[in-house]
Order: sequence, then structure tokens, then C-alpha cells
Amino acid sequence: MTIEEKMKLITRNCQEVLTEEDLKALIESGKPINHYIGFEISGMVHLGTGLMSMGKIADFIKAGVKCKIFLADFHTFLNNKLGGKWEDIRWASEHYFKEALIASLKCYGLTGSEVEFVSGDELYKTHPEHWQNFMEIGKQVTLSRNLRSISIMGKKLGTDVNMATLFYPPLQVADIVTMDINLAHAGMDQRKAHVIAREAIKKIPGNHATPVAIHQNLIAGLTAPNVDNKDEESLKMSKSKPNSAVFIHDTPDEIRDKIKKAYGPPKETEFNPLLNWVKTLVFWGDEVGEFKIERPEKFGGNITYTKYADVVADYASEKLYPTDLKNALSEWLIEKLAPARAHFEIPEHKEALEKMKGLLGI
RNA sequence: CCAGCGGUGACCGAACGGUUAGGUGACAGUCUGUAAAACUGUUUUGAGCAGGUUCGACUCCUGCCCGCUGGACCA
Repeated sequence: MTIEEKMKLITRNCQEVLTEEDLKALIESGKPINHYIGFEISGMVHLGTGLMSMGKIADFIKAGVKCKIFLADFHTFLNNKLGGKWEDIRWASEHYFKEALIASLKCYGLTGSEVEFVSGDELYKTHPEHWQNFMEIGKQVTLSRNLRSISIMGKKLGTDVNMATLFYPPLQVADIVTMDINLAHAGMDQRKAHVIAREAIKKIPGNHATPVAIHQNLIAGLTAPNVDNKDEESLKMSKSKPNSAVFIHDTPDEIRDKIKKAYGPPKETEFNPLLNWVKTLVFWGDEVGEFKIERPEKFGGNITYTKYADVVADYASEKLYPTDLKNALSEWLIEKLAPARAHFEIPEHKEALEKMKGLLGI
């Protein structure tokens, strides 16, 4: 594989690379590329994590990157998710979340064994230097900078921010140092922490690599955006809005039902979750691909799109009606997620999913 | 530790010693070949906790808990 091919594989379907030059230099250096992506154990795994993030990992694996998934149990604990109960978080991390990520990787033809899973609990116990790294990073970040980066967790500043919350950003950056990461991967919501990482890690002792940061856009939620606030924030998928998110293990009927209820304005190609999903999930950010629409003759008959631009053009001119797009997208997802559903048919995992729902009060 | 103010249903947020605030969100229906918008309906009588006064307390009193603001401290 040429350098250019690797670059393309690593960066496709991403919104931002900090920086492309650094990434190119890293690839050219021939050194092992140590990737990581971290997840809070805060709820069920939706498409943003299961398809966007895990699909990207499939790309990385193909490019020869060493991938690591960090199960951020302590971050979850600090952030008071899952009731802030340590035992529940640890259980969910190993028995639900990790399995859901493996299930997601299966949707991309992997088995899960290509990736290394590490929990915070394990990392901190086996790396005593982490405490030192945490303090070193803390010394490089001002309070106001730290506070600004905390909005990554969707917190309203000035309300109930407690001390533990302030530990979050430096802890996240210290993770990168301790795991010796040179390719940090996340959604755009994590960019502030990664920018701090790039700046702060340079300044601490030890000649640590400045990590390349690679960010994917957040996929749109299915519910309607706030009418007078059509911005990224109101569009993004959220675990806390059940109808805005499709989960990796949703049944075919749940998938059809959620997509049927999705916001689907005719002709509107800008703020449109359906097209957003077709673009980033079906076409995986590429211009070309394949997307089949099945519909009755009276509505135009079946059609297979091979270019994303054609989908957009037909949608804008109403040659492609929202309902037909919804049906096609539902069926595409149902098929794509089949391996994940199969994984959760295994009794052990099925049981874990039920218990997880219990913890979440669903 | 001291003082002032505050703690209302998923969220925001009023009034009042005795009757359903209201809004948002969510859910259902009508309308559109989808959804949204609009309209209609539904959403466990809820009051930080424990007592007390009263025929009756979310509303008054006492104690406690939690939060905010200020003071004290400046090691």
C-alpha cells in the first residue's frame, strides 16, 4: 500500500485531521501507529459509535494501524453517568459495552480480536506513572481553558460543575500520554480535549509524541431540529433522545419505526438526517457507492444510485420522495446491522443487554 | 464557621393557607404518499427531608440536608 493510499484510507469519512502534515510524516516514518478511541459507558451503543467509529476502525485496521479502544470507566464515574455507581459501570463496561463494540465491528467484517480493549481501571492499575502524567498535564492547562473544554460533555457551565468534572480533560489527555498514543480518534465533540492534548503534551518532560488528532462528524439525530436553531448541536444524535438514535442491536421493526418517524422534509438537502446518513453511512463519505431504492412503479419504480450527488439531486427535485428514501435506508440498516443483532442473540449477550436496559431504566 | 437568599412534577417556571397554573418535552390522533409545522387529546395532585401549628399547608413555625452569593481564614 502506498503512502497516499494509506492516507486516503485513514482520513476518509473524517471531518478534520490535526494535522494532515503530521499524519503524513507519521506514516512516512514507518513507526507503529498507535491509535485509540475512548468511550464513556454512558448508555446503549448507537450508530454514531457503532457504525461511524467502528467503521473507521475497520479502515485503520486495513491501513495497518494498531487500534485500541479505551473503555473510559473512570471518566464515566467522574461524569456521574449510570448513576455514578462504580460497580454498575464496571459491569456495563465489560459485559455490555465491550460486546456492543465487538458486535459493531462484526458489521464491518471484523471479529473484535483485531482490536485491543483497555479499561481505565486496568490501565491505571498497571501504569503507576499515570498519576505523574495527570499532574504534568494539569500543570499545562489553565482553569479557563479547562472549563471551556468541558462543554465537550454537554455540560452547561456555571451550573453544577463539581471538582471531579474538572479532572476530566487532564485525565483524558493523560490517558493519551500513558498509552503512548500517536493517533487520537474521536467525534468532533472531543476536539477541544485533543487540541489541549497536542499543545500540552509537547510541553511536558519525556519526549512524548504529539498525537495526530482525527475527528469524524457526528451523525445527525432523527428527530426534528429546533426550528429556530438549526445548528450542529440540535441535529446530533443523542442517546438520551431514544427516537433520535438507532441502536446497534435494534430489531428490524424498531429500525423501521424510528426511521418512519424521522424528520424528512421534502427537497431539503441541508438539514436532513436521512441524507446525512446516506452520505456518511451508506456511501461512507465517498462520491461513489451503491444505494438501492425499492418502490412501487407508480412512484417511479426501483432505482440503484451509484453516486451520492445523484441521490441529492433527485431528492432536491422530488424525484426521490422521502418515504421511499426512508424505506430504503431502513432496509440498508437492517442488513448492515444483521451481524450485530446476531451477536446479541447469543443468550449471554442478550441477557447483558436486558440488564443494561434495566440499569438505564428503559 | 457566620450571614442573606433559595430548593415545586422529565425540564423551565408562577400564584396562593383550602379549588387543575402555564410553558417545554414526551406520547397518541387529525392533516399531508414520510416526517416536520398546525390543530386536538394524554402526561402517575407534584412540592429537599423530618416534625409542628391549623378544620385544612406547596404556602406559616422548628430542626436537619443540599445549593448560590457574600464574609471569615490566607495557612
